[in-house]
Amino acid sequence: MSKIYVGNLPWSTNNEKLELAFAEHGQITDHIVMSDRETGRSRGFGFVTFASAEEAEAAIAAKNDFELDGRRITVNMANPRPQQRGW
DNA sequence: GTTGAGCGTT
Repeated sequence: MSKIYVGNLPWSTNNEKLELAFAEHGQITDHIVMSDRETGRSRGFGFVTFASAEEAEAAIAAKNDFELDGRRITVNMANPRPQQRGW
């Protein structure tokens, strides 16, 4: 399992579009676009988890600096979080 | 407009 960070997303990108954009590169086991919980507006970044590192790397190679809806998106391995539970 | 929400523990 390998998680990638997807940043610089257009506001128009939602969970569904994120999956559609990355499903072609491998088996996605999890995906989420982070949105501001109070405004409902996208924060402009999200995460996609692939079943294998090979697929994740393929997605990074294919989508990093890829123009989506007029924006060059950033794709790379996600930052490891300090703790698992987040609290 | 760039590295998580949500669960109240899994």
